[in-house]
Order: sequence, then C-alpha cells, then structure tokens
Amino acid sequence: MVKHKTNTKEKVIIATQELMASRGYSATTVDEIIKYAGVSKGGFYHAFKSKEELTIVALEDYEEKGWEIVANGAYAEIEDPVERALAFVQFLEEKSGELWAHGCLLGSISIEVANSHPSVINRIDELFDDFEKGIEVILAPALETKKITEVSGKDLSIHLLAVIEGSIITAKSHRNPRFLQDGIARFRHYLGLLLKLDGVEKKSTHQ
Amino acid sequence: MVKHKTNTKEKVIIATQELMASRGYSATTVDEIIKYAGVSKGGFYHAFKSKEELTIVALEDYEEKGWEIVANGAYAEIEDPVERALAFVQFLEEKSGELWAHGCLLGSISIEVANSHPSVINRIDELFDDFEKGIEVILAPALETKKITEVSGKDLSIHLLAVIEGSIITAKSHRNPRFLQDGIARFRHYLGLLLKLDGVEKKSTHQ
DNA sequence: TTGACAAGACCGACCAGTCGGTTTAAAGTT
DNA sequence: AACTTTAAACCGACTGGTCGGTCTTGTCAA
Repeated sequence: MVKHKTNTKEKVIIATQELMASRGYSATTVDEIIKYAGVSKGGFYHAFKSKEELTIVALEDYEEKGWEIVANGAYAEIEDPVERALAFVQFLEEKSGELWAHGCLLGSISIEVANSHPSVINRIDELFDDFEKGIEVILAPALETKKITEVSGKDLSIHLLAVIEGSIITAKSHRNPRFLQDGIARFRHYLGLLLKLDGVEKKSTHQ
Repeated sequence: MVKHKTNTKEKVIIATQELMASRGYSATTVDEIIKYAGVSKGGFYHAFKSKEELTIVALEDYEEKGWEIVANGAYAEIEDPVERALAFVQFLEEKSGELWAHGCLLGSISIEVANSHPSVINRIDELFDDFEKGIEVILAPALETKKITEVSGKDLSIHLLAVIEGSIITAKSHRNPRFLQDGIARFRHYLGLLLKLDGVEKKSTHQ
C-alpha cells in the first residue's frame, strides 16, 4: 500500500468532528463538511459511503484520539492511588479546553439520534462504555485504598462523564468555557470529600 | 378584538417541546410538529411567524411549567434548611422521569444553536439563569446554616444543573432513564457529604 | 494502466415558509 | 329567533431553495 500525500479521509474526519461537536448531526451538512475540509463532493463519496457511516468513523477516531491524550497524562506515574485519582481529575480540568474545545462529539450527537439512527446511537453507547471503563480503572483503586464501599468506581466514572457532558452544555449556553473547568473542579471536590481528604484546593469564579 | 377559543398554539407548543427535547432543533421539522400536534400548516403559520419564534415561545413555556412543578414540591414545607435542601434534591430525583421524560428542551437545543441562532441561545442563557437562581434560593440557606464557605449556593446550583443535563445525555446514549435518577442521587450524596451529614441514603444500581 | 481524488452538474426528496380561499363563531340588526 | 357582518382561525397546494447522494469527466501520480 502506497501512501498518498493528500488524505481526504483524515481531513473529512477532522472537519466532521469539529463541526458536529459544535452543531450536532442534523445541522451539519455534507456540503459544509467538504467545504471546511477543502475536499470535493466526489472525493467525499469516494472515501465514505454515507453521512451516517462517516459519523460512526468520526466517533471511533474521536474516542481513540481523546483517550490517547488522557492516557498519556503525567498523573499516571503517581504511585499512590488516591493522589493519582485526584491528579487525574485535575489533569482533565487543565486539558478540558483542548479536549472539548468545540463540545463533545458523543454528547452532541447522542442527544438527537437516539430515536432515529440506531447504528450511531449503538456505537455511542459502546464508546461511552469504553470511556467509563477507562476512568474506572483510575478511580477504583483510590476507593479500595480508602476502603470506601458506599460508592463504586463505576458509579463515579459514570458521574464524572455526566458532569463533563452537562458542564459542556452550560458552558455553551452561557458562552463561557470556564463552566466546564469549574464543573470538573467541583467533581474533584466531591472526590476529595469522599476520600476524606482535607485541603483539596478548589476554585469558584463563575461570572 | 373578538376572542375565538382555540388550542392550536398550545398543541403546537407541547408538540414542539416533546419533539425538540428528544431530537433537537434541526432534526425537528415543522411538518413533523404539525402532524404530531394535529394542526395544519396554515394554522401553524397563523399562530407563529417562524420556527425560530415558536422555539423561543416553547422554551419560555417549558421553563414556566417546569418551575411550577418544582416550586410546588412537598420539600418546601420543611423548616430546617439542611433537610429542606436534601429533600429538594430527592424530590427532583423522584420527579425526574416526569420532568425530563423526553430530555431537556434547553439542553437539547443549546448544543446545536450556540453558533447559529443568537436569539435562541440568548433566551436559553437567561432561562438557565432563572433555574440557577431558583435552585440557589433552596440550597444556599443549607450552606449558611452549616457555615460552609468553601462552596457557594450559586456554584452548587450550577453544578446540579450540569449533573442533570449530563445525566440526560448518558441516559439517552445508554437508553436507560435510571442514569438520570442515579446522577441526581449522586449529587445528593455530594451535598450530604458537604453538609457533613452521615447516613444519607444512596443507591447505585447501574446494571 | 490504475486508483485517488477534483470539479460540479444533476437528482428526487424534503425543507421552511407563502398564499388565496374556506370555515367558524361572536356581535350587530331586525 | 333568524339574518347579516366581520375578522380571526384554519386549510392545504404550492414555491424556491437545500438536503444527502449520484454520476460523469478529467487530472495526476505511481
């Protein structure tokens, strides 16, 4: 297989991720995608058989790239499980602007396709599960170390994802990305209380 | 001015609220709305001048009806501010299926119109603010009673809204309304820890 | 030659919105 | 009560434009 210089697929996928994360599925047209990507309509339909198939590919690529950034954070080298879990959440907080600059692709799409595009919502379901399990691996050891049984690692990872998705919505409606950062910080505060630590630094500067 | 009794507006508004909450703005067509409402195209455009104007009216009505349900909860009669705040969150938990049966209209729309329909997103911004202030009035006294200053009532009300919006997304993608209930319960757990209460009952039953 | 793409005309379905005409019912007239 | 008047409420075929997707022709690199 010889590699070509111009990769239509990649450009289209990136355009789709940015446009759909900020506008959703229906409001993002194929014509907009190809214009944003600098690609022709013929090239587009040579690379993808439909808008729906492209969406699934874009979702999978989004999960892969996103998790790569998360998995390579410095927190991973901390040995103490409790400190590692808290550092992980702080890492998300710091990288939130980069990770969800245009919104979350999974969240933006899942809202509108739940009853109309089964193949898409099924894939989103699985990708959310992957994220959840990845986060659980980081949070659960902290709970075990502190012998906390009232909440499971799975519960916490589901909740963290909900906080992120919800904070993206409030950040969008208020047109202020700080709401996302503060939302994650608030989860960290919860986690700190749960792990019975004192002095977890926090900020609250909405406005 | 002669008054004619009619319910076209109301039927259209209800249809719009249900359809747009579950599909978003772009994916909800005017033809679908009128079919769902059992109204003609002419009747629709006699009552509303455009889809965008209808959306704003539907949002305002949504906020009004939603807050009416919330404001009339039994929690309001509890005198102790701490118990009242916790009962309020539990009330939301119990009513979540009714309040957000099809998703949240504000959340579903805000995701996709942030960069395309300024008048709509401005109104959503204000309506979210109204909700926030309404919740703050309920949560802040609990913090004052317990002399908690590390988090403000405003911070908490913003966070609760984010948890609800985010949990609606995870509930939709996993096709399981329990995620919403559990998300609110998790916030109640946080609030309980914060108010330094022991024995706040909690549940965690994700599959 | 072959495969990856460019360019863009074109298709039928569907979109938001329009328009001329019809129905309804309250109010005025007898 | 029986009529006419009036205007709002309502109807649905229709319009211009956009949608996702197809198709043909052509370019260029390996």
